[in-house]
Amino acid sequence: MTNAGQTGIASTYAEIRAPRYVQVASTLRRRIREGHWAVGDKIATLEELENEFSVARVTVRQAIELLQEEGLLRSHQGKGTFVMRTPGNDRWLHLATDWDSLINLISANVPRFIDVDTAQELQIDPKDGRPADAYEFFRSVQLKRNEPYALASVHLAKHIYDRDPAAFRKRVALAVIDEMDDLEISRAHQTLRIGAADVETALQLKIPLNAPTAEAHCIITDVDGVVIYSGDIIYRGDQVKLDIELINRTS
Amino acid sequence: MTNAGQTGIASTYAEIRAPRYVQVASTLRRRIREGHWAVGDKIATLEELENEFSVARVTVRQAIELLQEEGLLRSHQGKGTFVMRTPGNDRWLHLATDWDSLINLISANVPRFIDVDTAQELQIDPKDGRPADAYEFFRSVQLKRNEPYALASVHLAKHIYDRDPAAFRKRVALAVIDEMDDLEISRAHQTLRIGAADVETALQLKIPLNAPTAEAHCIITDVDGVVIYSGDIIYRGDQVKLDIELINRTS
DNA sequence: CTCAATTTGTTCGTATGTATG
DNA sequence: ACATACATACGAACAAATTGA
Repeated sequence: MTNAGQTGIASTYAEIRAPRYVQVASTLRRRIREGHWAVGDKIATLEELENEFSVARVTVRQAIELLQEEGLLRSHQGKGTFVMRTPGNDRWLHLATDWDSLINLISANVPRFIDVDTAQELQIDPKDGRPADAYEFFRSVQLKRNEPYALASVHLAKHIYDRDPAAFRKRVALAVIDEMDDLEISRAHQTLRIGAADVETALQLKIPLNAPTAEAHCIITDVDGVVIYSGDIIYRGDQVKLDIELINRTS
Repeated sequence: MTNAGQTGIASTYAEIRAPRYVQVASTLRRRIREGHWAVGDKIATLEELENEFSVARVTVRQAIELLQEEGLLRSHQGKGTFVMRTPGNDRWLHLATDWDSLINLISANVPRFIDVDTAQELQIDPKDGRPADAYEFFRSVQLKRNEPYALASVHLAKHIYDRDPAAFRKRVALAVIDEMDDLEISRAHQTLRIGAADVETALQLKIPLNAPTAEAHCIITDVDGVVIYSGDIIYRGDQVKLDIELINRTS
């Protein structure tokens, strides 16, 4: 309940390039998610919100209308505006920090492949390995409960792809690779960054433009130091959770 | 690359609440980042972009102006528009995935403590441990090169705090804990989620409202299963990077 | 029951931003 | 550069519903 912010939305508008009512809605949505206002609670009045964000009454109303359309809020004349439900997210996708759980996580996924006219260029950091002669490029949307949760752009070494093209066109590449028992992997490395959804990502994942995302970059090299797989996977930021054991002496 | 022919940006406007020139800019930014156009390349002409995105010439120009302000593009009358640099950030803060590197990362930090009027409530998931009798609550901004990069909200068990109040009021709590040789830690666990900066976070970290953030929740329990430390640390999303070794048979 | 305070709902005029052709 | 249209945003005033003294 500490609205200490004097500056409000107004001063940030230049940087964010999104309508103010969208920004206000975004902040209110967060407060609901974090339990600042619980379900059933009456949220701050229009006047309070006007002052806090330094916007006009109509702008606050537009933001609240947006959240009413999402079913998060409900306004009643003379009474106030109340929280109907949280922007539900108790269903986290636990990102993997080791190979087996990564495979376990994705092997059941059925990707929906997207047609691409021009392959994305592959840039390989020399410290990650040497490039293979040729690559196949795929792009796919990963679904869970019929909802998109990640957008994958994958470069797969052609000599690996040629071993079972049908499988690679139907299933998640990593799962197919994992099942190739004679294929020796020397290193599989993943880096995770945080980004914001661009237009295509936003559309494919059905999230707002500039919504936070987790961008995983996964590189797999064989015993000769050749990069056989390079994947950029963009996850919805609102569904991703990472568990890290720093110390565990309980077991 | 994208849905080149038919729809363009126009039909997506209703779905994505952002000005079209921002959307076009977002798509162009992505192409530069992904190497569709390399540094030094001439990008598509205004006419080509008009047609591809089905927007007016002026709208494409606005998008390009935005990217010129970011220093990604430069237009030359009669020649075309060229890529100056790629969007990425090269100053990453590598988040830790084990205790020693976590301590190593933060022990040199000098936190700037923030006065708080009301202590944040501490809720402990039973599976994480039992609560201590009492806690001290701190909030601080972590600085690097004199720039804020994280906002920490920490609950520290009072009986630990009382062992060296002066240290805990001056240094990073985890570093002080690490140096207490007689203190037995049974488990230190961290979960990482992705969020967006609310007004207070944005102000403290000097980032735009709703800019992406990494939210780390760190729990430390002693040998009796009592939670002695619970910290919520919000990092700037644009500076955080996580390295995960899935498989490494090279060493 | 009435009155006043509170709170959302509505409207007007104006200004600026966005987008087209 | 111009004419046009629509979206966004402001401030202010007023209307309508609700609540409690």
